[in-house]
Amino acid sequence: MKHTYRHPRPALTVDCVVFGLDEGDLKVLLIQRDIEPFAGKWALPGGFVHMGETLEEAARRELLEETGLGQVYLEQLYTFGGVDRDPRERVVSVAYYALVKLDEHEARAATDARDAAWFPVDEIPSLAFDHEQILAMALTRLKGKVRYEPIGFELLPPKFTLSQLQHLYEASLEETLDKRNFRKKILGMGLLVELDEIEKDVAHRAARLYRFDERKYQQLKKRGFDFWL
Amino acid sequence: MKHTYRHPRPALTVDCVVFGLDEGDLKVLLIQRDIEPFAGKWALPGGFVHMGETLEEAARRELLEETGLGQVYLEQLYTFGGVDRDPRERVVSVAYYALVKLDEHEARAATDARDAAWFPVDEIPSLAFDHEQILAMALTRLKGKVRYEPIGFELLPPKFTLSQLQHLYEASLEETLDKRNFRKKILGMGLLVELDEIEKDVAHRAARLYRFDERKYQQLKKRGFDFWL
DNA sequence: CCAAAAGTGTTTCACGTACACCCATGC
DNA sequence: GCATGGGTGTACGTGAAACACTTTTGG
Repeated sequence: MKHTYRHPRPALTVDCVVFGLDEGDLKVLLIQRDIEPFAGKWALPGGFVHMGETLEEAARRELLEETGLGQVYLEQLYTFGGVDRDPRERVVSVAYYALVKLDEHEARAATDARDAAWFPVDEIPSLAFDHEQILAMALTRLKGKVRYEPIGFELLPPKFTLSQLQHLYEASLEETLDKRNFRKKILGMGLLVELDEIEKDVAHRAARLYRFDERKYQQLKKRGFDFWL
Repeated sequence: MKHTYRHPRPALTVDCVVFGLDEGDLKVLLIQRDIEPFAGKWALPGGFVHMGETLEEAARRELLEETGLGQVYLEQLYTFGGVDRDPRERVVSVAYYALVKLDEHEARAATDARDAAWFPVDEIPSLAFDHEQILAMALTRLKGKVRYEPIGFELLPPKFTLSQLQHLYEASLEETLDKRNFRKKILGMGLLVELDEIEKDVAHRAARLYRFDERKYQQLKKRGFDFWL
C-alpha cells in the first residue's frame, strides 16, 4: 500500500520516558534496539503514530507493545523536531513521560522480543538518537512538577510508609529533606490516610502504612488548594 | 512533485498564540481565514512544517509571513494530536506561544493578504479548528510561567514604569496586587535598573522609568537565584 | 484647586528551617 | 544487647500580607 502527498511530510513518532521507583532509587525503562540505525544501542520505547489514534493513544499502545505496561500515569513532555534527529529521514517525535508503580509491573518489563531493562537515572548508558536530551528534559520536568502536584504517588504502591514517600521526594528533587519537617508538612496537608496496618518483614521497627486520598485531593483542588513540596 | 510513503502520515503544522500588551490589556493576535475550511473564521497564525526547518523555525517563519513579526520570545506550548482536529485530513499541530512588545510591532500586524487583529483575551471570538483549546492552554501556561520566570518583560517596551509592570502582572495573573508590596519585592530582586528618565505626556505626576537587567538575571540564575512573583 | 497616579514604612503573623533524642523490633 | 530505622516537639528568623497618607504634575 502506497500513500502519496503533494508535499513531503516528516514522519511522526512518540517516545516515552518511563520512570519507576526501586527501593528508593529512581529508574528509567530502556529497550535495546535490534535494528539499524543504532542497532544494539539502548533507547526510549516508542514508535510511529497511527492515523486513527491520538498521540497519547499512540504512546500507550507503544508502551504496552514494547514493555507490557498498561494503566500508567502519562503526560506529554515536549515535541522534538530537530532536522537530523534520525539519520534515515526527517522524524518529529512527541515525547511523553510515564510514572509507574514498579513493584506491580516489574515482571513483564522484559517480555517483548527486544531486551528491556531498568536503569538508575545516574547510570544511563549512551542512548540512540537524541534520547539523552529527551531523558534530560523529562528529569527536569519531573523535578519541577513533583513539587506542586502530587504525582509522586504514582510511583509508589497504594500503601506506603512516610519514609518511602520521603525517599521518593529526595530522589526526584536530588536533595535531602529533614524527616520531621517533611512529616509535619505532608501530614498537615491532610491528603494522607493513616491505615491500620504496618510494614511487614523488616528487620527493625515496622513503620505505619498510609495511602494517598485522591478523592480529598480533588475536592481541595477545586477550592483552590495548592499542593506544595 | 509527488511524495510517496509506505505508511500514511499525519500532516504536521505549527500554530502560534501571540500575546501582546496594549495599555495594560492582554491581547492575542488572530488572523481571519480566507480559505476553507472555516473560511471567514478567526484562527491562530500557523502553517505547515517544511522538511528543512525545525519546529521553532517553522513557527518563526509563519509568524513573519502571516503577521510581520520577527524577533519575538517564542516557546513551545503543547502538541495537539486529536484525530479530527481538521475536517480535511489528519493534522497534528505543534503549538507555540509568543510574547511581543506590541508598541514596536503594532503597525505591521495587518499587512498580509489576510486580515489580522488583536483581541483582548476576554473577548475572543469563536475560533477555527481546536484553536480555542490551544488558546486556553496558552493562557494557563502564561499565568503559570510568569510567576517564576521574568518573561513578562518580553511584553513591555525596553523602558517601562513600575505601574506598567504591575498592570502586566495583574493582567496575566488575573488578580490585583498591593502596590507597595509589589514594588518592594520586584526592586528587592535587584533586576531592575532605575533610569534617569521619567514618563512624558501624562496628565499627572510622571513616573520613573526602569529597564530589565537581563545580564544580571543571567548571572543570578547561574548562582541558583529564583525569580518569584 | 482638583483630578490622577506616583511614591513611600511599619507591624503582624504564618510558615519554613534547624535541630537531637528515645522507641520498637528483629537478629 | 545492639543495630536499624521509626517516630516525635520547640525555638528562631525570614518573608508575605495588610494597611493610608503625602507628593507631584497637568489641566
